[in-house]
Amino acid sequence: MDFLGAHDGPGTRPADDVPGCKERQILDGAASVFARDGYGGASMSRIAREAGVSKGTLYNYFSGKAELFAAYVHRDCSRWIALLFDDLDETAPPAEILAQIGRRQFQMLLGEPALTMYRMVIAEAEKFPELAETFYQAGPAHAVAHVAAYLRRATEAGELSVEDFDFAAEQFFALIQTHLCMKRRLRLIEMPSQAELEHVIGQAVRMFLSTYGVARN
Amino acid sequence: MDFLGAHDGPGTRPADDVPGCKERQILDGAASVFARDGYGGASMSRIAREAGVSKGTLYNYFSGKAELFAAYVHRDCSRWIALLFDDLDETAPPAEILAQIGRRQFQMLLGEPALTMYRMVIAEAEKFPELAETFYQAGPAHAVAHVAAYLRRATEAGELSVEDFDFAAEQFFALIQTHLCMKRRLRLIEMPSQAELEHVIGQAVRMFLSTYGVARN
Amino acid sequence: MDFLGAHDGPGTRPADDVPGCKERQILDGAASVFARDGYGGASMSRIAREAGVSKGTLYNYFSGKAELFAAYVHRDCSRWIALLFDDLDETAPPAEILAQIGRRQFQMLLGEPALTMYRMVIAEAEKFPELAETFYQAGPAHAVAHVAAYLRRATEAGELSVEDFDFAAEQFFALIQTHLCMKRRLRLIEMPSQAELEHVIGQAVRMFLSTYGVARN
Amino acid sequence: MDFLGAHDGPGTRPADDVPGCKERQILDGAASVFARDGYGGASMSRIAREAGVSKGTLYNYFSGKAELFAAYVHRDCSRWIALLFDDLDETAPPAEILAQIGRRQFQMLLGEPALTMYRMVIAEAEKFPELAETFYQAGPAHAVAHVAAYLRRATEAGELSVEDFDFAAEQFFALIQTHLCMKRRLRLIEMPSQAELEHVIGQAVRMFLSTYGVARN
DNA sequence: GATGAATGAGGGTTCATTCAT
DNA sequence: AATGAATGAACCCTCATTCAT
Repeated sequence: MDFLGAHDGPGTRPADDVPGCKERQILDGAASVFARDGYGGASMSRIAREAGVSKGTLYNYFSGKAELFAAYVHRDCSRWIALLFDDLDETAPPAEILAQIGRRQFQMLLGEPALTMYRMVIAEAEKFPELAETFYQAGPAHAVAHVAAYLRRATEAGELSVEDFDFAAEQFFALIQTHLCMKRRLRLIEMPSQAELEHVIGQAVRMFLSTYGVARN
Repeated sequence: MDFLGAHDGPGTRPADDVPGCKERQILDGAASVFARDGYGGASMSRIAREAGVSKGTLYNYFSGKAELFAAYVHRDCSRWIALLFDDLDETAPPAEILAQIGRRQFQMLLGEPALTMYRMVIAEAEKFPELAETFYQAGPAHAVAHVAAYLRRATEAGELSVEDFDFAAEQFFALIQTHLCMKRRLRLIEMPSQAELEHVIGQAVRMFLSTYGVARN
Repeated sequence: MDFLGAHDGPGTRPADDVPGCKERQILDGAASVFARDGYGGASMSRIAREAGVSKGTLYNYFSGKAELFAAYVHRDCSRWIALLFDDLDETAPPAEILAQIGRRQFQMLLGEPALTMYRMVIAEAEKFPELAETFYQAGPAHAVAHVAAYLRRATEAGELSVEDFDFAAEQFFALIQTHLCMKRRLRLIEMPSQAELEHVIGQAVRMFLSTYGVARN
Repeated sequence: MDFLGAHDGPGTRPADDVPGCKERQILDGAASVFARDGYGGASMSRIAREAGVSKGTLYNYFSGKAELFAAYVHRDCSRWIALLFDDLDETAPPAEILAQIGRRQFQMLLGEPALTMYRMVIAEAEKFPELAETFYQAGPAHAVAHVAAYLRRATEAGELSVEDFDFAAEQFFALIQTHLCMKRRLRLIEMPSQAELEHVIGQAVRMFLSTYGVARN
């Protein structure tokens, strides 16, 4: 298995379609079927149909359903993190930066891809422990590390007063994940309105700064 | 379907079972199989065997796998909430009460039954929307309502200064659900040590009170 | 697995057909398909069709293809031995008795059932060692034991002069299995004519007696 | 498999292969896979891998699996007979020569190559009748012809008294093939000890000579 | 009411064969 | 001549469900 490397499947072809297309095709098909039906509910036949390849081809690229599932999770886990921290304007005051981070986290957390992935790894954590680990590292752990790094910089700049950067970052993320998140994960609500999000974010920032902010005069 | 406490009427029978026994038997069997194998992975045969009844009997009591699953979720969702608030000593100061609530929530959240139910409901939320609702009401919503009620009483008693009781309660619960919870749900860790829990609880209470506490002099 | 016992499959039914019929039906279907296609070439679908049951029913009676194959071999191995020694007139002189035994062995050895079974167990001996053992015990070993017993009686009666009864019996059987047998096993010939058989038998008896006979004057 | 030490002919080539090599390569691969897995169990992929060529190349040289199998059997059947009669010292007395022939036949009959080929041809005799014929001619018929020729010479030399040379040769071979052979073919035993073999051979020679020997005085 | 034998569609997987490169 | 990616039929087996008893 070669999760993250760039091999193109069984030999690159300059053929009638984009090189390396088949593996992408398959993973795309797998993604849509797994996302819809879960691991157990997905059938290799459906994936093959969705991907527009034959069932046999699936097995030329992946040794079986489990490996295909793993490849799908590994590929898609790496996708949504980057956005969280691009172009963050660190000259702004902490309240604003934290709010910005909160906004982005909401976008990610509540978007279909992350919701789906969360559902899948939770459901299959027992069967695929290493996927749970991958998900955790690529998602929550990664995000916390970035925020912790910011908290350190801000503390060193005298803008915040944090001691345990990692824990404080976790706390900030926790404050974002109120029941809005829970309800969305349970598919009880659609994407909340911007106003609802801003309220949660505002309260999270307020509470966070009431503990970790520095006195302003 | 008769989710919550169906009974077959009064009157004991001399037979080897008690009235209403079959349904309980089936639900108990279903519980253990669904919990172990998930919805998709569970087979009606195994459930029948586990329950000690024939497959036919399953279909006499429940119209199919989906309904049996629903009945199981409905029944078991009602089980773990009560503990959260029994015997809470409300004469203690808020910090202590909140810590106590936090402790109990951890016990519930991280225990196998809740973890399992969470996993199942998340996994099947799309397929069984009404089960997600049941879970949400019986679990998170219920818990928040109780805490909100306490926050109201404490605020009215001048011990806290909360405005939006429900939202503050959600925030408190959120602060409890740091990555410890995430990791446990992903089966990446076993039950954390008491020390770890106390640390998370302590910090949650501290942050909560730094926002909602009243000055003590 | 219960190879030789008389259990009727999953519960005897007084139903619309003979009790215990399904298992027989399946084994008969299996016999004809295995005999035609071999173990590897036989498909459970074809067996089900041949037996007139559904594929699922096959698996209600036998846990899989291997067990079904084993059951078929075990059942059919026990069938052809009995004939070898029924109603043997032991008052006749050894030459005649041996010829009679030879005739019967030819009938069995060259008949379709034994040929088929021989082909199957040879083909699958590596995969199913216990079936090879079963075949050997039920067939060759059984036959030799009977002949050896006769040789002992005849020797004690002063009609023959054999020392190692088992070995001599093996030799007699060996003498029967000239290339006629080999060619039949290879499907190169149909059942040989009675004259051919008598010739082989006659020569076998002659050679056997030239070693183990007692002088007649 | 390379029984007899074939080599690629004279003349080294700078290239990685020699002319005509591919077909040999393929047949060698086919031999090892067919021998291990049987006809049905062998897969063209495995054969291609074992042979070190692509699957496509297989089909350039052989029109399909059946033909490849046939080619393999045809080629390998010719290999083991020669040894049977090389360097036979015909000046020795018949008893010794027959014993020597018996020894060599045992070595061949009970060796892996012949056992394997026997198994394969028996198993597929219905599907590949011409292979059975090939096997029979290359193996048993060939061997009998040689022994018959010897019996003729010995009879003409006055050392034996045989009338039907072919039939007598068959009888001699038959006497060698006691249950030792049967058990070995059924994989019930490993190669027997030399002592066991000598016993069978000795008794075979003794019985053979008691019929066909000439009185020595 | 309870049973469990019977069903047959569908599950994941393998493989002989083809054909564009 | 050689390749190996692609195919799709067929493989063994599972399972939710039905229904005669």
